[in-house]
Amino acid sequence: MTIQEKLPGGRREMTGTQSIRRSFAIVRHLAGASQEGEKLVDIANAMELPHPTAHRILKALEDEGIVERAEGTQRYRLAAETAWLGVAPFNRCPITRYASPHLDELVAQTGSSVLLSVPSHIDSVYADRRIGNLPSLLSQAEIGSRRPLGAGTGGRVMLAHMSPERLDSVLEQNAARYAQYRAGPETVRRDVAEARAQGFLVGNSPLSREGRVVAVAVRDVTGRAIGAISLVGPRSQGFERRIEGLLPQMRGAAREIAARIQQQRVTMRCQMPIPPRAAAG
Amino acid sequence: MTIQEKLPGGRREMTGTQSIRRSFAIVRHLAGASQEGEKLVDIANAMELPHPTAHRILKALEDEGIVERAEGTQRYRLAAETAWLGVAPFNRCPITRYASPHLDELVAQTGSSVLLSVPSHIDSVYADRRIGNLPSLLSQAEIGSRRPLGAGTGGRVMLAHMSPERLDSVLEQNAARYAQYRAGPETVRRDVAEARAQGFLVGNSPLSREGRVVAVAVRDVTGRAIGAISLVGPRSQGFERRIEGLLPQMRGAAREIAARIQQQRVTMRCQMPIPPRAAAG
DNA sequence: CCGCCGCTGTCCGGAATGTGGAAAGCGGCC
DNA sequence: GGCCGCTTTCCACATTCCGGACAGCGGCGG
Repeated sequence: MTIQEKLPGGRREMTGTQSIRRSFAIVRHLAGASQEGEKLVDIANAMELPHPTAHRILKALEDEGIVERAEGTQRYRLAAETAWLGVAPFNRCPITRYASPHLDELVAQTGSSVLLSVPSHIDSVYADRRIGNLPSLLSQAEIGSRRPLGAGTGGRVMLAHMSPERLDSVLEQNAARYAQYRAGPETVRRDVAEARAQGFLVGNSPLSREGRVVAVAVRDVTGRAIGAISLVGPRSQGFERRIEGLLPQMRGAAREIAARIQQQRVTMRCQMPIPPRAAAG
Repeated sequence: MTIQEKLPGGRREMTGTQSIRRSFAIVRHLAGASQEGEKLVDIANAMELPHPTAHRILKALEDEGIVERAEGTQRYRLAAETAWLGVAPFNRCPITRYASPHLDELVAQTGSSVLLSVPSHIDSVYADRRIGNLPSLLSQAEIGSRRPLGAGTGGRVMLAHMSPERLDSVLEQNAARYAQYRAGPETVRRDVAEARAQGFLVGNSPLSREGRVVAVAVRDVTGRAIGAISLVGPRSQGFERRIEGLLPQMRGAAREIAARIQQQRVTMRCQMPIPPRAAAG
């Protein structure tokens, strides 16, 4: 089976790096997977790769130290190495470090759960969190877990403060993935516009039916989103009414975090470049 | 030029993943490079790759979001993405988080600079630090910067509490690199033995001639090293005499950090697998 | 006990992918 | 203008990677 057959419009991009891209796609996939790791077959299926190919790549990743087998089982998961590779970049933009006290304060004063999200490639990652009075609302929001950027309220608020090119690119690439969050590119684009207009966004938690979410963006000096703070509360009149009052504090936290990052000696571009669209199918 | 010509003893390993390994070697290299990034040619030279090859790989890494061009220049450096990929593994072993207050305490009470190192592949990485009275001693120890595991005192202390296989593998692979730190595998092995025997190690700072270093290992529940705490002081009688007195506090800090990590719900293997030796030359 | 099943790991012929020498931009400096 | 250092593109070649087929392995049920 040749592949050259495809490429209808003669589009020919991202050539000569197939295996590298595949390996990073696997890393990204595992980054969002559960702590217990994933079986080879599941990874292969998720990546739409034949088992032997996935196996070969994972073996390479394993002895590069990027991936390890969860104890007892044969399941693959990311190893600590992955964290240490990111130490230097993290210290140029230590958003979790500076956000930490603000998250503490928010959960203490509101009782709602708090999430800190950051954009990674075309995903939104939970970088940190605090659990409030209703832990059930957060059941799926493990630290490090991922969703398509734009699926959740935090993601939409971040998209609202990204370059138009990046917004388009993300929406295009995530279009199919939105379905399982009962959304589509249009829904997302509408909320993004709203978030941009009012400076925050209220939405439903796609994780649990009863959750309601308020999110504001954390923006760097250029105005670009480098993260989002979300408060998660119950679907109740009480919470809905309090939202208005919560906003100033959330905005203040976002501003202070951004300011502290800005103070750092090395100014860094915290936002990502525009992810390239996938090859023509 | 065929490569098949080599392989004297018929050794044939790590096949079918050349480009993946190369790309991660580049990532590792950049992880240790300076904030300002590196030029294409320098990367290519360091990796012993032809420029076009390095270029192709870097381009792939760039639109995977792993690498970015430093603002203004064309230099390559790791992007924030790298940090977010590591969020989940980091939260299984958040050594910097738990170490932070202990580092504060150590620098406050001793006035010496403090370093937290972690093992990454065959390197030692500075995961965090506190600057004491003599900042000059730390000039080269940026957070995220790397040295061959075993080149410094912290690295030797970590090696002292790793599996014999891993020790051998690291020594073999780093043998050549030790030269520029005025050491060799034998020197390292001797210090490793000493560190294992006495539970700590005193050595010279390879970074600045005048520095003197005391290091203890942070060990997980199985006894394996997951990091090292180092105190850096001047080459003076005064500092030398105080070392004895500093040890209990350092040991205490190491134990408490390990204990807190242990308390976490998910027990994790913090140490790395044995890195494979390079292909036969 | 043996066959079945789901999964992991290995083999190997074939070709697409990755390679790297050569050369073309590109900007700065003398 | 010519030189120089660096980045980027090109393209023919063959090495690296691909993936179907199969072997191995442990658990389960008949």
